[in-house]
Amino acid sequence: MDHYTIGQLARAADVPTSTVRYYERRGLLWPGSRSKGNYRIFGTDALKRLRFVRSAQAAGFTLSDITALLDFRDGDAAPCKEVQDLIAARLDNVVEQIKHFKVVDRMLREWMKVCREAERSGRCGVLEGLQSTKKRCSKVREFS
Amino acid sequence: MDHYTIGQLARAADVPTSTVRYYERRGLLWPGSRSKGNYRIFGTDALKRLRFVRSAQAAGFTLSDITALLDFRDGDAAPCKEVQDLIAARLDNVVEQIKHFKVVDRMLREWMKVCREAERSGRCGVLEGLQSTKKRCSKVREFS
DNA sequence: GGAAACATTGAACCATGGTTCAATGTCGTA
DNA sequence: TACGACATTGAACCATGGTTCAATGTTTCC
Repeated sequence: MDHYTIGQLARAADVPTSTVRYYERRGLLWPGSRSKGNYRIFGTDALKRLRFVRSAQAAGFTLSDITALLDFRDGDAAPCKEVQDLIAARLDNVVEQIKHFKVVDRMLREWMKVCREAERSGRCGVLEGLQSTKKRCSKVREFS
Repeated sequence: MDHYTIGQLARAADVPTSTVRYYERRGLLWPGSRSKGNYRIFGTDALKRLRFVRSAQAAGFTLSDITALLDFRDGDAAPCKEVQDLIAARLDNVVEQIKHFKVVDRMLREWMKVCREAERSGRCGVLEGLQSTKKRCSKVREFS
């Protein structure tokens, strides 16, 4: 199979057709041609692009970033610097997120503990617990 | 200081006043009273709630979850089960996110490597690189 | 040939978490 | 008492990443 209608493309990438059209509106993707009846005809390149978009989204790139990445590729220059900058920025963010989530993980476990302790004494210590946890877990405030 | 105008409250919690009003619209927060001139007057309880909201947001709870948490607290029952369920759900998600981000981290480093290698050979290997990386990093697809 | 499945378009709508605006009113300080 | 800073309201707007709709046209398969 080397060409696809929108539905076939969508199924091949496990994406709703509405999303494919949306991506086309955003300029991430285009059909190579149209059928006699004006149906979009996509090539395998479009499938590659679509899969790339989904992978990059999974990596946390915004559609604007992804547009930039694909535009770089489409140009004849090879702006590796720009691409690497985007990847590096994403990587920094991911590293930060991991740190953040680790703090949150500890915080939630602490909240859980406080909640369970309060439970035994008949009170519900949620808000109180959160307040007292705040000191130990204050790092969480450094992150949005 | 045991009561605040909206601006004072906002500054105390480092939040825009517009956000405080938004939270009030969402039912997360209310002024204890109004001044003669109809200004909101918040007590320290409101400051606590506001800080709780921000902490909980930092932990990834949605405003709906936070509303639920605060409503639980406001009721006279102590529905520790429900609270613990919310926290547990959040915790599961955080654990999953950490896993996900670790995969993404590896993926991005791989992309970076591919990009640098392609650079040396004069090509820009972004999309190609991403495609070939896909196999090794396919786990990333399991996460939205 | 006709029904079912699939596709077309533009426009409107959705959720989330807010921000901005305009027109008006109030407070504190000099 | 006047000025600037601060507050009020409802409504509209924003970004992100889509989904849904209605009215219509095309393909495919029996």
